[in-house]
Amino acid sequence: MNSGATIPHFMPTLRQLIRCTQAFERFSGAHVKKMGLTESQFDVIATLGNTEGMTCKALGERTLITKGTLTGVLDRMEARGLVLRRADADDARRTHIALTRRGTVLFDEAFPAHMRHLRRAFDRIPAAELVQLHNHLSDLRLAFEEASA
Amino acid sequence: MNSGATIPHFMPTLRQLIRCTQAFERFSGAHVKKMGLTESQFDVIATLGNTEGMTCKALGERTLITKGTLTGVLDRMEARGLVLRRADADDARRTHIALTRRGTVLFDEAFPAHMRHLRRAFDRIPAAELVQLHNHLSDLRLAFEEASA
DNA sequence: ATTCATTAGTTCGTATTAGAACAATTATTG
DNA sequence: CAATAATTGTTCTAATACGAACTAATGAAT
Repeated sequence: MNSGATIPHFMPTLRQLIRCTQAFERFSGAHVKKMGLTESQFDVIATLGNTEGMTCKALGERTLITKGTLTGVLDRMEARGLVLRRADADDARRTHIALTRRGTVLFDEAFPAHMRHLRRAFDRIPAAELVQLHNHLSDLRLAFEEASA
Repeated sequence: MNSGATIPHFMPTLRQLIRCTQAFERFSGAHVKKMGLTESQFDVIATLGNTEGMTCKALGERTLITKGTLTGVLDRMEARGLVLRRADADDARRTHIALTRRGTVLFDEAFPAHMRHLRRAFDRIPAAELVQLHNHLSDLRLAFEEASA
């Protein structure tokens, strides 16, 4: 007898969180793919754009890509001539990552285009609702992080 | 001159969505890993639990795992004796997936334990906020889906 | 009944993804 | 200064993840 496995009250919300994120990734990913990029690669370009470049560590923190994954992403982007790895003069442990000229051209074109694409979805949501959503997501994220400790 | 790449108003919210989902996956994933499962494998077990089993298609829709990925996930679970593939008598295209006895034992133990783990995070969020969050996530998901069409 | 379109799963190629172990380098501390 | 600790990035393993091509089988339409 175990058909009484109760579904907690938070499960519908959790399910929506996952579904919403997946819907975003499909919506966003389909568009960046048209520009010959993956979601991660676009994130890297978007983060490096209008920048002198940064270390792998900083890039990973901003894009939320863990360092082990980032190495591979950068490998493929470097092979395509989109980014450049440069040794840091001050600290030989660090690697400086920056967009190449070609990467910059792609950024100037792809970033605004992608923002326009995303706006088509977000324009359907009232600004006040976006603010509330932001705050509640922030609360929930904090709840996960605090519950981890 | 392109330093005027404006950041749209929705970006902070989008960022929180991604961060929140990642925080959940870390929090949840760390726990299911202790039970020897991946997040996907747990989803499969949780979906098949208290069930006569279902087709790959139904399982994929409920777990949000695409069919190409599901094949591999089920391969590994079948190899571990957690699920069973059975040909459908009515329709030879279909494969019926069900928990084995061993899978059921794992479900009866892992599912409640994991719900308790998740509750530690969700208990920090007022019920009313969870409802609002649910609705707003649903709205946003719909916005992505409608903007895709 | 035969052709045609659909559906269900598997297979394949490419790209993440997390985490652990590792090497190289820098920082800290006694 | 020498020993130890911490940091940075790469490498490795196992598991997703998605889409496209493929196979097998069912359904529909004439």
